[in-house]
Amino acid sequence: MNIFEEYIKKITDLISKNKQSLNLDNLNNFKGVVVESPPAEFNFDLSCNVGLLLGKINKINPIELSNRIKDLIIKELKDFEKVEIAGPGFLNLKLTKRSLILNINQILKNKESFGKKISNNSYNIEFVSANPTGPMHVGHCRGAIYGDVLANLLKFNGNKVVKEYYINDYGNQIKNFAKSVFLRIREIKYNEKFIPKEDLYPGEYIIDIGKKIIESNKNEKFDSFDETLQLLKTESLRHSMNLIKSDLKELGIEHDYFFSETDLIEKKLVDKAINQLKKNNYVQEGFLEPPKGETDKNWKKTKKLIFKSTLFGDDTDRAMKKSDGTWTYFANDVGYHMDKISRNYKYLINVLGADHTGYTKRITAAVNALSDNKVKLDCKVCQLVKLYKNGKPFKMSKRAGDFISAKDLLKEVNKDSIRFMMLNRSNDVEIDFDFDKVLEKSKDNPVFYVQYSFARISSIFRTLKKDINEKINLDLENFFLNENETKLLRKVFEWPKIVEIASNKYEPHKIPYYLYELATLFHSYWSKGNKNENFKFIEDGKIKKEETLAIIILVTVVIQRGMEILGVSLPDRM
RNA sequence: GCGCCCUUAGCUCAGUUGGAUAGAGCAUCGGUUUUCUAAACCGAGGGUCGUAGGUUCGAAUCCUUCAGGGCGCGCCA
Repeated sequence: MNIFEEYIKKITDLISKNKQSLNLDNLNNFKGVVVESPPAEFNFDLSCNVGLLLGKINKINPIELSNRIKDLIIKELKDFEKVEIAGPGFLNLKLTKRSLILNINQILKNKESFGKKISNNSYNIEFVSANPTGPMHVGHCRGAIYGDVLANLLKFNGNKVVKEYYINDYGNQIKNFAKSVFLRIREIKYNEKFIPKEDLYPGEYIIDIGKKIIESNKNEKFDSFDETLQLLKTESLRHSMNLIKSDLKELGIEHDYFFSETDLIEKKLVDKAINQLKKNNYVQEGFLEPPKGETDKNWKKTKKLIFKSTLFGDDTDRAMKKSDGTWTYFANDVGYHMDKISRNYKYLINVLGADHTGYTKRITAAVNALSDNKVKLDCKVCQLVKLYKNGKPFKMSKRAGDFISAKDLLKEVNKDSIRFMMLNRSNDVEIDFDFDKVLEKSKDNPVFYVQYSFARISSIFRTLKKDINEKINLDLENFFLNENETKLLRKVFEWPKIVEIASNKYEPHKIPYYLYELATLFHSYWSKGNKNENFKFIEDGKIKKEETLAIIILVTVVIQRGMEILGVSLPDRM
């Protein structure tokens, strides 16, 4: 149920039927024609640009054409009590009481599904995929929450969504991780001091992991690193994945599927993918140009196995095998994406951190090559979370072990505020995350503002001893909305469109912005009652007019749906 | 050198996929509470939408130039 779509259809159908009398040769399938909310100062419910667009392609003065359409609408459609031309040729439309009531009742009848745009596709969203060498830090939270809310949004619209996590449990970094744990174990057991070195992980959590491994392997002496490597790897991985999963859980996030890189190698999925690419000669022996960044004196031009990703829009071809014969990280990822493709998703989404920007083209190229351009992969890059502490920028680095973990953050700030804050910005821009400010539990936090509007509404229901499912009977004769109620209703009408755009463009940040605006309108209405008794909703324990209750219920419906999507709670008292 | 992202009010950012007089929050200044919850509301000031061109009825939005900031540019992961 989307009021804008409803009236686009009515208006364009009408124009199609009267194409000749309107003197229109070309309707161009009404491309670009929209119905939307006009700016508030015009005081209309809807506005339509059809006259502007059709005037242009039919060489008719847009105002003249709009006037003809206006006459037609007045004559044929009974939905509007007022139609006007404004500005360069917009049609502004005001709904009759009857249409307003119809639309309100429509939403009240379908509270749970209001705003859904059913699309029934299958999506795979890969997000977080933090290296399993330690707990999550603040920077990971952003992509985690973005991915989770995007999944909620797509599910809300009826799509099947799998939330996936790729565990990079293969390769050198895991070996270094295991080595760090080994050295910490030696430190604990034999008092050999741990000396931080470049490739080692210095973080304190390594000690905890070491202790746990000692505990569960009492007979092991840990004399030789090589001999205990396998044990250390699996145990350390298990512990650090548990750390990550518990962090995610505290943020309200649960993945559906964990995919292990080691599994990938063992099941030879990479070979399979590469062989398929070889069939089309997308993968061949060849030479690469020297890297363009800092000049590397050790670089030599050698023959190697390369993927011709430039055929699919990448900037340069990519190596698939290292000189020791093992696959590159990228080759593994190609294998992984082959597996995703074989699981029959229509859309793949990878949520990445800003430091992986340069990676998006090659993996998108690989998916196109593997699926013959049938599967669409979108890489969404979340820009940096810039951390400030004591006014100074805080550099986050796992290697340095000097990072603020998600757990540290969660200790101080509740998950609702973190989720709302991380989403209250487009993923394309950096977030300044002032740690001290967040610790202050600042009143300025927009999440409180939205929650508070709901708490106020809840208090109305309490006073009235009613709830959101109260049966509403709107009487056509006496139907009247005051200015505030009209504004709120028009805002409510926009909700389906916000959901649609947010999910089509993968821009969940539109939801918190919208909810904030809706809350503003409600707070404004509420406060009028403080100045003027006439604007109070309730008199002698009863609602003054049924319309007010209807509007309040609509606002509640939207706030609830919105906060469900965001994964933020809605206390009914604050 | 190349790629991606950003540049809008003093600060932090929105801007409905080309529309109407460019909007919020914070900060500043001034007001509102015998209350259905003041964690709120109302008002004021504040703009050459980085620059220079182009596309058209119409540009913050699309194309090109240049400038500034961020991230990245391996047989690492």
